[in-house]
Amino acid sequence: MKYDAQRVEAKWQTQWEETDLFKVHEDPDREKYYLLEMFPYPSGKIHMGHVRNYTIGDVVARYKRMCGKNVLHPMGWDAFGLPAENAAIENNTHPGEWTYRNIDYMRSQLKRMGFSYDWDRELATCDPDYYQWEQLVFLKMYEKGLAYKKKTHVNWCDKCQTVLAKEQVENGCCWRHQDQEVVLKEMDSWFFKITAYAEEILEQCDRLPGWPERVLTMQRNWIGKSRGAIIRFPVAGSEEQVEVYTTRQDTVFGATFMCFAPEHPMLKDLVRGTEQEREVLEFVERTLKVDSYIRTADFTVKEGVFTGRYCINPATGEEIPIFVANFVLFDYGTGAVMAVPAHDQRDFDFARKYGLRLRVVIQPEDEKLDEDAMTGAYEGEGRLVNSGSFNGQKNLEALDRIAEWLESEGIGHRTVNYRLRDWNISRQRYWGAPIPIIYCDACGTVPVPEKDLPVLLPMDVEMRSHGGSPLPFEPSFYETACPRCGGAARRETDTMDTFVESSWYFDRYACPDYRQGPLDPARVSYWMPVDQYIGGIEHAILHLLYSRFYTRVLRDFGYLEVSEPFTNLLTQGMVCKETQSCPTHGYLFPDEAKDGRCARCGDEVVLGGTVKMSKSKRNVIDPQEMVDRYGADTVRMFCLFASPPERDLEWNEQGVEGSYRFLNRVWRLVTDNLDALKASAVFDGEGELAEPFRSLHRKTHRTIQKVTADIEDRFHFNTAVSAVMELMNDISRILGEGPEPGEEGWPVMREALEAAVVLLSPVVPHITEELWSLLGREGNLLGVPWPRYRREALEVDTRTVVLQVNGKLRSRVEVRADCGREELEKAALSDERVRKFIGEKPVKKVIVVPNKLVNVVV
RNA sequence: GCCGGAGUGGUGAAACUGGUAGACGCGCUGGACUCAAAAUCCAGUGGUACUUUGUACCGUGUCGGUUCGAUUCCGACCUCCGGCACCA
Repeated sequence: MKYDAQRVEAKWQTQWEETDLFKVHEDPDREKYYLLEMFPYPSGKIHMGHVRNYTIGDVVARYKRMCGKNVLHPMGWDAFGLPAENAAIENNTHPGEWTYRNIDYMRSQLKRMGFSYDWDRELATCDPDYYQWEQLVFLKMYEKGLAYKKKTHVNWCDKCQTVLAKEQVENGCCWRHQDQEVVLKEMDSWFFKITAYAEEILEQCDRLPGWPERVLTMQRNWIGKSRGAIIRFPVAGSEEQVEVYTTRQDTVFGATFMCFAPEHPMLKDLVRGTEQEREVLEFVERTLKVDSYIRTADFTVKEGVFTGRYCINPATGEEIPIFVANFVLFDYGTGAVMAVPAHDQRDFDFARKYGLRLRVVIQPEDEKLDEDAMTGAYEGEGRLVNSGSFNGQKNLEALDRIAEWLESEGIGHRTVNYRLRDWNISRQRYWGAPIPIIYCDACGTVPVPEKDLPVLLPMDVEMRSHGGSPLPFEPSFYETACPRCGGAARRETDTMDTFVESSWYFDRYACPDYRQGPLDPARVSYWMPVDQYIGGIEHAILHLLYSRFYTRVLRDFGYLEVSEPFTNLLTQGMVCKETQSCPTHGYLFPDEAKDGRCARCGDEVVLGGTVKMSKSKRNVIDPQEMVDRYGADTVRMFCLFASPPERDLEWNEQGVEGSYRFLNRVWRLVTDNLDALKASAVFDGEGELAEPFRSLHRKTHRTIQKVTADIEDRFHFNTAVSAVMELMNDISRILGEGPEPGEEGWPVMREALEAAVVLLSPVVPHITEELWSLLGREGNLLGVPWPRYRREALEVDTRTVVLQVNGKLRSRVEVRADCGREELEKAALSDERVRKFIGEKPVKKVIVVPNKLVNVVV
């Protein structure tokens, strides 16, 4: 009987579906386990990255289920987003139509992989049943001040008539219109006040032991907490004051000029009517034109312009000039900085460039700084000088004292600052959840009343061929009555960032059919938090941070009991492949290169590096093709076997062949011996066995032990699979060389083969179901309890002990397993080869590690 | 620049708390089966040297250190990958 993957997989997938095998219900009597993989964007078809991610998840889900847990393993679609709009314009269709078509196809692909999802919980974020709850939460956030509107600067493409995300700006131009310069436009945007939770989110980074350290580090850096002080500098000849944020208030006596961000709101008033006005405004305009990415890149030259105005250093009483500079960030701190050129390299460079003075306020212990001779800033520690009553104090100790003094003098105060900024959720896009707000000339900004939710995204719209949202051109959508006064009013036409949808989809999986509110308290409290979350490292910051924020918002509204959504996080590596290119035709798809030559021109193919699979590099393998050729089980197995999950996976066709070969071997070992196996019982562990069956029995239990530990403790499926391969090697060696197993041997054979089938079942669920049933077993493997190893079976009579002389391996001996220290030492010293290496030298010391080694030091 | 992570055969990788480096797979070499090929099976496979049975030496990015013993711990450096980066 030949292994026919297509037949076997179709058979069992049908059986699983017909018996609702993957359906899960809340059951308070059983321990729950919530396993989640990041849901995909329905871009068209699944790619290898999805396959790897979801295979890893499926193994864990199936394993936990066999361990007796009540496992929630859902799947859905991150279905809003810009690609749908672009595809719609390109193919002259509707984003919704395109999206749902993709979902249908990708769902069939996931089913073809044999993943154990409870499809009854499937959700798509573009469904009003989903996004209406987001609108409700928005209203509550608006009420609490957690959602607010403010002016902000955005990247704007005039041709698209829309805002561009950072990654859509290429060399300062629109990604779609290379000739269209992106402009920085001031625009009203809706924000979520994530900064209100910055401290809590940061603090709890220390209490997420199940997260990779590097993800936590990235989140901490992103939040970027710093302690410092706000200091107020009065503007000379004015009642106004300028606030600066500094972490170095110990150097305040050394501040000899001030720099403003170009966006600083005081700037225009400050220069009005001065000689410098024109120059400053020109500088501001020029600087703001450059997109913020370029402006803050390290290759951009620091420059600035004198404003013609001065402010007073409140510590020294001295007048210092005010500049506007391109490197000062408007949205960090206060948008203005005090410059201390003697002790900050950036300020130093700026001062030298514009001929500004320095004042040393920190003297190091071992050298004497001279303001005129300095070639760089001194950023180290030392004692304060030129600092009034603080002279002589160590600068680090003075940090606190100066802060106190600033507070007592009323010129400043201590503060904590975060790099994290509030989350801009406004998108001038069509394919997203509408923001439930109405603008009325009489009443201003009015939230849509709860009873009027959802604000449906209109489906009968004409997409605009040059891009941009059709909503502002759709009177049937935006024309409405003011809920307060009943007068004519206009709806908000911005939609929400799609990261909002992905910030709570995992909660909704617990109760996707709930209609009384966003979340069913009973079901959500049973399932949440997610026990294991699995996805790509590329979401380490934004998605995970937003989810942690939104979870807290839902908690504070009483919808959720948990603060942290994901207890354990596994970030899997990328799927990579080497690139191939031809001198004339550029990058080649794998099937465009035959035998090292370009299929089109016959030129020799140039092999490039092994990098992440991407369409642009054409180094992609379509999972569908692999499944058609080898079956889902082979693809799943290769994804797990080639490397541990957190590392990158290098796709290698010959490796896939290897996995396929192994499955064929397993198939043959069972089917070729089916009659003898079926006729035999399973060895029950009772009674003494003769070799080689005694060893095989031991190997079986060692394999159970190893596979269990590899999956349970560290998700190292590659070594788990290796262990089963070793067991199979032992089995075939015995069958090939040994005597006919006979009455004693077959039960042990059956035990070994059945263990292999069960242990492999989370990895390759179809072939194992078939073999299980061929072996005469009833029911699905998911219902079989995960095997436990028997301690007695692991026991051995003898062990190999390594003998070393001066730490070098010289010999080995077989000793009884319970051999004592003295006996071991004696055995080592009497070993012929050990004695040869000891020679005439006196033995200084003997180190004995029972069951492991003896090291003789001479 | 700062913060993470990683460097092991021809190759993907193992070695879980310092104790036999290279499990398992791929590739390669030789053999069996076959008219032949494919498939399958068996054996070998880190390097160098030799007296080629075997034995010795070297070997986990580099250089040092701790230790009876280091891929594992410590210090310095090099390379690669990821993140952040004029953050005041």
